[in-house]
Amino acid sequence: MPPQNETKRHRILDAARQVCSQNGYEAARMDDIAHVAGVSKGTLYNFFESKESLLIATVLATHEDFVVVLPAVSDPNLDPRLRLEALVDSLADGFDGITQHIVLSHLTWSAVLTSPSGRQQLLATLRSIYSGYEQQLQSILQAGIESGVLRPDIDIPVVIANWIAIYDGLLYRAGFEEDDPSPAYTAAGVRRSLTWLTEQLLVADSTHPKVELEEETVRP
Amino acid sequence: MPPQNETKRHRILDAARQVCSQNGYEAARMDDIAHVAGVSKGTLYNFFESKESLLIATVLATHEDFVVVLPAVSDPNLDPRLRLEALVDSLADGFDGITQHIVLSHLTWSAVLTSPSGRQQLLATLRSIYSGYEQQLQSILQAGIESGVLRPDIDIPVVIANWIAIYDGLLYRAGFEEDDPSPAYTAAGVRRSLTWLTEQLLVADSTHPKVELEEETVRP
Amino acid sequence: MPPQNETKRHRILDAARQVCSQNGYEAARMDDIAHVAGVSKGTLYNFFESKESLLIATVLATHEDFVVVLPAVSDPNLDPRLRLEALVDSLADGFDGITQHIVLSHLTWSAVLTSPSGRQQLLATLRSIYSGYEQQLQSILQAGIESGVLRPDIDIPVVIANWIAIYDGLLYRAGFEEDDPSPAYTAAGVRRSLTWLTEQLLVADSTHPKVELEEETVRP
Amino acid sequence: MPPQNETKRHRILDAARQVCSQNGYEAARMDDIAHVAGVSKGTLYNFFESKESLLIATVLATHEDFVVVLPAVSDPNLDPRLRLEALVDSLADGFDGITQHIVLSHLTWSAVLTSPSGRQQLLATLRSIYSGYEQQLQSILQAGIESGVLRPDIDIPVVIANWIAIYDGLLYRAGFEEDDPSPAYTAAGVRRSLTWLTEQLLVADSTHPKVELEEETVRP
DNA sequence: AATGAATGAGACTTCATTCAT
DNA sequence: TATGAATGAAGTCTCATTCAT
Repeated sequence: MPPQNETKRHRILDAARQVCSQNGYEAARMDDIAHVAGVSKGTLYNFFESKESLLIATVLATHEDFVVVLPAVSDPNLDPRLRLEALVDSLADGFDGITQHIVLSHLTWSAVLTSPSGRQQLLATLRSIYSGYEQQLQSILQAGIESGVLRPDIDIPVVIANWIAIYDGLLYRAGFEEDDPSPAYTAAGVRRSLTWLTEQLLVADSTHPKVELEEETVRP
Repeated sequence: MPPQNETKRHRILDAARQVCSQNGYEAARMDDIAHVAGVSKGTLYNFFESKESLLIATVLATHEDFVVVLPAVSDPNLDPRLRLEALVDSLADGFDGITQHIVLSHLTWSAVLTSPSGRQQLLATLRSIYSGYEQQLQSILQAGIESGVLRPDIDIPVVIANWIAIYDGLLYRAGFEEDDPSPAYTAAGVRRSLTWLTEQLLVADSTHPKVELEEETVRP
Repeated sequence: MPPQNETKRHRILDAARQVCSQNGYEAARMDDIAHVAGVSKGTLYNFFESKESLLIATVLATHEDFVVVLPAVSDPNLDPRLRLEALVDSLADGFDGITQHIVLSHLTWSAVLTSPSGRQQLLATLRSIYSGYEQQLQSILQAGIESGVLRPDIDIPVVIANWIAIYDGLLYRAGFEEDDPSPAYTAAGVRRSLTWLTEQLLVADSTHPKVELEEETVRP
Repeated sequence: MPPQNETKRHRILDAARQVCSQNGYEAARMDDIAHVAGVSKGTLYNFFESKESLLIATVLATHEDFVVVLPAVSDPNLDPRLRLEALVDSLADGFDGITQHIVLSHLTWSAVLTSPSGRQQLLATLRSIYSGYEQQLQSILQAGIESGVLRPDIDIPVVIANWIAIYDGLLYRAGFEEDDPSPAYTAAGVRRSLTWLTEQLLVADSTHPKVELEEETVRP
């Protein structure tokens, strides 16, 4: 497939994402997508078999776009606390496109409900994305416990589940608070929530040390 | 409005919920809803202005059905730890109708995206439901701190946000794990996750007491 | 099905026949058929599943319309020569709607080629119609031989096949001569051709008696 | 026009015939024809103005392919009975490609119905083909009567019309019996039917002589 | 108040034809 | 001259909504 085509395919996927974001999948008309992509309706069908398959491709591509991993997160030589911080940063920074996330979720469910084949494809992709996050967390927590930075009695599966649930939950909720978001459902809120979770994991030198600042001052 | 009509209205709303659950709002046909409700298509329009307004009414009614409050949770005279436990129980027990929750969420977004007027109504309802949970948590946490059962340095807004986010996040995720759910995304998982959260809030008599059993027996 | 509906169904079938006759099945638009039938497009689909099934129903109905049997043909008490004459008359008289026959044939093949299920239905109907003619001829010829009016050495299957083939062949050919038909491909031509065939079957009293007039005068 | 082009034109016509045979003219896509012909879609338009003109050219070419004349049939020095036999043989032998004949007929009507201009061209071609057969028969019958082999009272136009009608009618009918043809609608059936017709034309030496074998042996 | 046949706007999709390469 | 990606007109079919009964 020549690069020209790849570009055009991207244009179509972007257009589809954009148009679907307005009013959802069903309300998106192929005419509109073609118009936004700057191609004709027929060209849409040269790249995608049907509206449904265009939707699925759009959802898959969008999910992949949202997956960002900082090198710092996966570097096993770094202090686990720094790696957790980096992960928090990464997640908080990605929290900006809230609406897109929510619409994406809606589109995903449209696809899952509409297309039996799309369902398998999408669920597999989602599990793979989640699995990536879980493995990263697992590796950091394990390293943290072994290095004595994190409490040895941590119930790793529960902490992982909660970490991800907090992120998803805030994202989900943010969708409904879009018009006038409370501070909890913003990038800053994500940072605060996950930082709080991180604090619960640290070994209690003093009763409850703050991760962020004290670590520098403690070492004289 | 005679009870006969109220019954029929209910039948229609139930039918709408049921039909929408299959393939989403757009795929639900008024014919099908009428058929399932056991009325004619015309009757649908005697009760609801349009398909859109039927959707909104359905979503609102369903949301209200999901709101359950245990007396134990709101009783200010009980031990705050017991009240938190009761809340965990209530939430975990309600986790069974996962699919319905997810579909409800999808329908809600269909409505929000479809209807500019419905948007306000729905968001207001959702905020009010969330607000109820938040106030309950607030009251419990406050009472817990004042009574010395919970740690005095708790950042109440963050804990509330996380509590709700964990629940929503697990619910959200469970939707994608429906086919073969991992233990984290079941009623038991909810119980474990929220219990873990609760444990982080307790005053540390011993290093990390388990809430459930030790509290009654430890104090002589 | 109330009579009102039956009427409307007929109107639709007539409209379909009419519109298809102009330019064939593929060129016929559902919009046009609806317009000609005086109903809306949606109503078409209340009566027929698809354009294809409307076509098949149209072809079947038209075939049935063309089947005409005179009582005289099947009356076993009549002189077989009279019965053959009556059959010739019936076939010749039905030769008027030539164009319709040809277009019908074309439509039939459209249906046979297009729809695997329609194929079976149509071929079965055609066989049944042909079978009716064949049985009638068989009965007349048999009676004719037994009564000594027809030659005893007639090869009945061959004569039947030829009788029907002559009719079909003239019909087929007439379609291509429509603009300026030679006398052979008109009702009169059919009469002449089949009469000739009949003459070959008669017992040779004199060398080759004419069936039509002489039969009355021969019996003194 | 270099032979290369002529070859390519042939390939296209063959491909068109083949593709049209599957599902009729309307269902044949230019893409498919190009693919089967092994050329690009653009090339199709270098050889034919439009799909319609390609259809007409295809039908004309196919009709010409079907026209076969045996030298024996037209040789005026042969015994007219032998010439009739030869014609029967020729027609019966050509009866094998039944399906093709039927599809050809269907295509012809597609063309006639579709293209007002093609209509004249096609009908002219058909008349010319038929005319050739008619003249051959005319010449044979005339010779037969003059030489005393055939009955002097033959109504030549009627016999010609019937001869051709029998052939066309059997062909037409065979199309509908394709799945499970009765013996009447096969090459053998054609032979039997036309032989029967021939027998009716012979001068009655004995009451009803068989053409094939007896003619040579009976006369001492 | 209830019914459901009729309506027709609007969506998806196909495919003959064009034209830049 | 050959190619095949792009085009967009046109057709089928769906389904929310209406309204006569």
